[in-house]
Amino acid sequence: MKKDISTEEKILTAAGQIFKSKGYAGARMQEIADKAGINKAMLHYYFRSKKMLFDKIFKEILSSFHQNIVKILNDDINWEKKIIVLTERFFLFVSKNKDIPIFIFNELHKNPEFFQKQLLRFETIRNSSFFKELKTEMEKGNIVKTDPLQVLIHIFSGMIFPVIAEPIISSIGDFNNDGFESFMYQRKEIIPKIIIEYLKNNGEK
Amino acid sequence: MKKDISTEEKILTAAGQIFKSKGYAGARMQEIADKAGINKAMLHYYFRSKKMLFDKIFKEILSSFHQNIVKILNDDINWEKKIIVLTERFFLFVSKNKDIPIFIFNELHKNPEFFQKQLLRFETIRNSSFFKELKTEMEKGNIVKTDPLQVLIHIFSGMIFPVIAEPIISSIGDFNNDGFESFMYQRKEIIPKIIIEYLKNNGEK
DNA sequence: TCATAGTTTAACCTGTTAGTTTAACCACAT
DNA sequence: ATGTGGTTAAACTAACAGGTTAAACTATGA
Repeated sequence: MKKDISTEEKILTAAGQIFKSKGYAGARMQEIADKAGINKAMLHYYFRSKKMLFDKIFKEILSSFHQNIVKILNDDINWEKKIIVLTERFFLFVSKNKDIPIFIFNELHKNPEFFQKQLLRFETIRNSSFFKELKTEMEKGNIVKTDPLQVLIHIFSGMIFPVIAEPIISSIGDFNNDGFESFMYQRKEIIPKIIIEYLKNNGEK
Repeated sequence: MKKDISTEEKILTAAGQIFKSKGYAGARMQEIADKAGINKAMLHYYFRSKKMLFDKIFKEILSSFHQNIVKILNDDINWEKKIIVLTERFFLFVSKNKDIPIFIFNELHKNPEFFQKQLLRFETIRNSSFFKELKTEMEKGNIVKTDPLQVLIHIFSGMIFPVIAEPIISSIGDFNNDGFESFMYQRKEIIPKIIIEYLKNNGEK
């Protein structure tokens, strides 16, 4: 109890980096220990097993990702502005955390049952003010009737997918680093425009 | 020389399945051997090492993915119809090969230098009739000026991302299997509509 | 000073993994 | 039958993984 948390903290930081870049199966306890600057036995002293250490980290990442989304979805601005802000925020988030999305999706793909154990309260997303406002506008006939989740996934996929697929996109576009960044910057402008135009295109056709 | 290729073929099929579902680090040579119905030593007899076996399979998957795209991009139909067809085809492809995209992106993420070795000719995508026609229409002022690659990535992300993120989307939407499928079916209709509307929305604003 | 709880270390243990070797096997030509 | 080349299964090996142990160290309070 007297010890400052630095050792535990160092382990979590190091383990987070290793797991995110190599995945569960590719990560080595020794490598995590080395990166944390401690002995391998310490990992087991603090977290008992590789699985437990991983679960703790994965749970934290998943939960912060979830909270992040919910917070934005409940911002007190109108739906149109919120689509723009959502895109902007996701752009910032994935730019700073490029390896988190692929890490989450990959581990979830290999271990789908992990999700049931998590009990993340996803109804907070369905019940967010963003979803509610969209539904209200749809009922009023102001915007196209569609599943609000489709709208959210437009934003997710529009901004998260390119980061996951960066090596391929950069190859197709023959980009260097700057090229890809400006591609993403363009995207940040286009995505909300596309979605909003689509939703507003009601009376036509 | 007398032997038919069935053994090699069986190995490749089995290894493909295991690698795709577990990734390189998670795959076990013994498991591949079992699935192929042969002895572990045979894997080494035919492919020398795990790395070589993996490289061969990864190369094949990447290449077939690439060829698949190029073929569709050069279909002899106009751009508008092509967006619809592209979306449809990607929908079918990812539905039948749900674990290929995440596998490719994940392994590429862990081993980015693999790409340089591949020398896939991505200019065939930039030079496809789809890209050319979009550029022509943009110059004529018939559609909004934008990078054709952005349009392609709209389709990719719109259809591929949801498959990668299926567990999360199903949780948010509280879907069972059918629920997710009908979500994707809706999506297949929405995505081309959104893109085409956006491109045609030229004079306004 | 001594006792104690918490922390750290090095050495060790055990199971698993990729990769190797050996010997048996089988069809077939001589 | 016998030898031969290609093919297979099984046992083996060395390295490495995760995990354990026991002893040493450190700070603190009695």
